[in-house]
Amino acid sequence: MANIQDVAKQAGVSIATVSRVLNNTSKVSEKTRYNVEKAIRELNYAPSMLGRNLRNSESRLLLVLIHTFSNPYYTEIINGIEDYSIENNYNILLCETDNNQQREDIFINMVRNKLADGIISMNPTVHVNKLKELSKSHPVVLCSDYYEDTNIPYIAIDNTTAAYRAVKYLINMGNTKIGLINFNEKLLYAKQRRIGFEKALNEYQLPICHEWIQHSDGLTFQDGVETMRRMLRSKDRPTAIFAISDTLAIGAIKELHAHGIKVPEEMAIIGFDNIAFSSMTTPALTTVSQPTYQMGYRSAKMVIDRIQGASVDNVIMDYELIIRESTLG
Amino acid sequence: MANIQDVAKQAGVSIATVSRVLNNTSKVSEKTRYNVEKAIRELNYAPSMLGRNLRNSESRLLLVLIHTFSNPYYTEIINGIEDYSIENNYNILLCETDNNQQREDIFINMVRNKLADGIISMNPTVHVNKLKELSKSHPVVLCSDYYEDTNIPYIAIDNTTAAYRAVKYLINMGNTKIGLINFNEKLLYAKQRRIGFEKALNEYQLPICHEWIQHSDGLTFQDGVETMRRMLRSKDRPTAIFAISDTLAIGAIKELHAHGIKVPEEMAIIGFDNIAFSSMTTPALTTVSQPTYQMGYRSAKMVIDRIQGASVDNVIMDYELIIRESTLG
DNA sequence: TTGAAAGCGCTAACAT
DNA sequence: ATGTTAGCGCTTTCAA
Repeated sequence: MANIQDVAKQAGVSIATVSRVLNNTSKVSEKTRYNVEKAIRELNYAPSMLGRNLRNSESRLLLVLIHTFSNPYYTEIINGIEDYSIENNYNILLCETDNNQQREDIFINMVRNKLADGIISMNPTVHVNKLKELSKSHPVVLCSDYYEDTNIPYIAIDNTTAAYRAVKYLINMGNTKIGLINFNEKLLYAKQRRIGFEKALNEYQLPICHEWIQHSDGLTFQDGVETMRRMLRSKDRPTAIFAISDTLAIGAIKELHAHGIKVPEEMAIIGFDNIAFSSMTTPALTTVSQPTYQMGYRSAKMVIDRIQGASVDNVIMDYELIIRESTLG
Repeated sequence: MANIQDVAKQAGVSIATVSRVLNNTSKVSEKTRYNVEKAIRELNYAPSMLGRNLRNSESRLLLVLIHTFSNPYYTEIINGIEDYSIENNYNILLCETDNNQQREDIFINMVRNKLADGIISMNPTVHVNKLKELSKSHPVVLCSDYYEDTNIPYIAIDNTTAAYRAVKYLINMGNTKIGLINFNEKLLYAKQRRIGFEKALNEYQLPICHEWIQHSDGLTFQDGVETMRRMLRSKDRPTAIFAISDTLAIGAIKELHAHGIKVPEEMAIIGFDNIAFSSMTTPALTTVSQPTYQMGYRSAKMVIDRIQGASVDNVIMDYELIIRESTLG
């Protein structure tokens, strides 16, 4: 592959001049420019980003940490991140950590190694201390899940209130026996949504039955199936369920169908996230929609701002309750 | 951020020695190694990949071209690519092209620019000539969709036979009026699956009714809904449908439900891809499963082999018919 | 076992 | 308007 030297020689100019026409950085005569461009074409030359980035000490690469691609919740966030990044001449490196500490370390080190300029983490299980440490010297932003008591900037919704509203809606629909399908509360959003759930029940002086609060081991459809299976073991059965994520809610509906239990007639279900599938289930799923694309877009803006030395503030976004068939009993 | 010079100075050695302990590349005395490692720790040093890569003229980055993250078909392929890559010390850059030629160009140029060492393309709409051109000088591999008459190595399944088998299964279940939900045939796999479909019908001397062959504009759930809506306009209705992808099949089922048409009793449906969601629908979807993880894993092996100068052969993988409820009428 | 020095491909300050 | 040159951070000969 030709390099800048080859082009310079072929065009009969210095490498500085080639660099100038490449970057349009100062005046070059029409004739010289023409010659250089001709040489570039003839040699099929493309400038090495490695050389350029080393010289400029930037990589224009953003790391996006994510637990797994399999969760469709992330799809639109990533689209948002990608759009803002491309608009600003950055590329993104999607890093799936699989909850694997070693992988997390690799990716975190890529920033220290100058292979990436900043990190957007959507990976709640990441080793928090390492990220906090990194954040002191490098741009880091948290998207959609965050940690309390760190100084890492984040963008998220008010999970507590969103859950509170969702459950309140179930109550207003006439439900008094309401269950919760939750996930591990080491995730802040899980904890917050549980608090919102309890707040609504307390406000209406409804009982919080422990058999109706089930914790899932994961966030796949199958986890939803299994969690609902456990829930159905209790003698008495709730008439409505708030599931902390759409994938769990959809799995839960599948299991209810398997038991011949009608949704929403016998049990109403509300999910969280408004993933693409959620409108395709039968019945279509009522859910809480987060502005995922915007969250991605703005989180990309946040890291890039930080890369460029600006300071950024935390952002709380709005959410929306999307009412579909699964609660219209 | 400290660099190799700082470490050398702090440890009282030359930068060459620091590089040696970093890469374990030749003998270093116990004492020197200790001093260097101490300095590294004290300075919180991490080697710059930019410098290293420039020097080694490699980036250890793989580009994965994909039309959109939104299609869950890709999830497991990406997991496979990622696993093999990480095992072999490569990272992957997921590039969403959105059918945007400009974006495709950017990504293709990244390889020419030495920012990436190779490309795995799963993006059927990519500008074929550019990719073919690139493939002459750089490692490129096609995964799951490919082009005829190019010399770019690929890994895929035998789409024609897979479709043939799927439709034959519908026939054996007693269906004689079979429809097709297809996608744009500029995609080779769409064409191949249509050919397989026709082959089965011809073999059993069943009619190919043009009103029962509908082409979708896209591959989202909503596209499936709309395509089925069009299909239902015909006076006579097929008793079974072969849909070229699960997302389309699932959208189609949704539309059938909306019309009160029972699946599979009144219409059987078979999809293609076995995406995670396909077992969660009601009824669960019968589909053709591709070994997506393996396809990803092996395509990563193929590019990396090419990067290392080996020549690689095309690979045809096996598929499997997964029978679920949507055809058990 | 270690160090000096060249060079990977590029940009930018300085000189002309 | 163009050329010369230093240097980004690293690896790897070659010498000692």
